[in-house]
Amino acid sequence: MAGRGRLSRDCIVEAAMRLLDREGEKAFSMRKLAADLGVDPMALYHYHANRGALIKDVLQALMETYDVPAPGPDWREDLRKLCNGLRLLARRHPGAFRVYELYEDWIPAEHRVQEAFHATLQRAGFPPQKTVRAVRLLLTYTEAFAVDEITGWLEPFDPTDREAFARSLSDGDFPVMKSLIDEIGRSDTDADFDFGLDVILRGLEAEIS
Amino acid sequence: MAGRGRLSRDCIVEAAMRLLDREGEKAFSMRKLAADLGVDPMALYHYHANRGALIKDVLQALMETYDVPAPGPDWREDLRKLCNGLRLLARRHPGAFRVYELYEDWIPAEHRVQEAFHATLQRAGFPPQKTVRAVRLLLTYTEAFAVDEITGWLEPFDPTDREAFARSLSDGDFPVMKSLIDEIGRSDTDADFDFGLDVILRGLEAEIS
DNA sequence: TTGACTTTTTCTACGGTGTAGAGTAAAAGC
DNA sequence: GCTTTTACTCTACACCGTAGAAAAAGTCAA
Repeated sequence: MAGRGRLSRDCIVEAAMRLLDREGEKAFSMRKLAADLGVDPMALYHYHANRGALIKDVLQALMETYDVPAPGPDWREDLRKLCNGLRLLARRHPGAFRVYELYEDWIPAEHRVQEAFHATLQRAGFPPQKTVRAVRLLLTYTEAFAVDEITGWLEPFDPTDREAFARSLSDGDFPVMKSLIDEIGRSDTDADFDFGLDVILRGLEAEIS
Repeated sequence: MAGRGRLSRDCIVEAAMRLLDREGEKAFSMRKLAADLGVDPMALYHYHANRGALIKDVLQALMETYDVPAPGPDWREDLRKLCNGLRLLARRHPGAFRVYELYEDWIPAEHRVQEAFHATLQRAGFPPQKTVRAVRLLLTYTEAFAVDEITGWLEPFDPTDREAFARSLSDGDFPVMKSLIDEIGRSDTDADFDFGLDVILRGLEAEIS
């Protein structure tokens, strides 16, 4: 466990992903990662120039685990698979996925995902501009939904939450939400996501028919 | 400029919002805020228990500046106004809006916005569950799009970016994106947003017809 | 005016962060 | 063996949020 040669780019990246997923992005730090690896913090800097470079490698590794589904006969079904693949990724690596969403630069491996989206829409017969716009729409929705999911935003209310929410509604004048409170508190994330995706797909169909 | 009584909850919140918008969330700190106000960092803690409480007040102030548009005869038009109001908010306070998106708790003032969305859909004739789901869809899309907008993700490529992007596409095998590169680089955020919103609205119409 | 009390602001200090730069130990090359 | 390169550690710095004590400034009663 001690001495030379126990570190490597890969094992650091893997440990970082685990730490990120286990404790969340806010709790991640170079020092904790080093502690997990039983190593001095500065040892990490032999493999990555700085925290940002390490994070980038983690995100690259994350996106490489996305496996692009094979295209089928129905482009709508293809898109559903592509989108749900992203949600799956988010659930498997919630910490890393959140960081991915905050990251303000290209991750090379994400091109794979985007290529699949663009190709699917192109095959479906969308013209160039609509292809690009539809991809943006689908990715925006799917990724934002996935973040809400892993953040716990979409968890059903437990009784305590429900009461707190009801109280905060009572402070103002929100009759509609008040009447919908049970519906707002309930939540079936798969069905909720599918609702939104179906709406979008139905709307998209009209663009090429 | 010195002495007692120069601070107040409001002036701290305003200064915090300015600092956030000017320098971005990453550069925000209690110490910089105190420096802006010409005051010892700890003075701020007389008005807010901690950084989190201050941020919450900033977000509350932010959401209070959203003015709910009056409902008109067409629910689709109402929704367009509601959504574009959020984009406007984001552009006016990019720093604060980003923090709002990251914030993992209810901001009382955001109920106002959500009430308006729910009410509009209810008026349009959506049943309870579809109302709630449609609101989630619209807010998810709009807020995520707004974040992309203020983050600069949607900026058109300048020549340097374009070349870097083209090069990163060449490293892998992305024929479709390569053929769409100009379309991807171009960007008219208003039109892009409207495309997505129209798709969603068209899809939603089918839910009540 | 003085003394007591309250409110507001400051000072000092602690444990956390990322990381620069020098130092050390182990492996590799000859 | 010795030298050079590589892998890792140590120390230190500037920044962060903030606890707790001190100090200053304002208020009010006597």
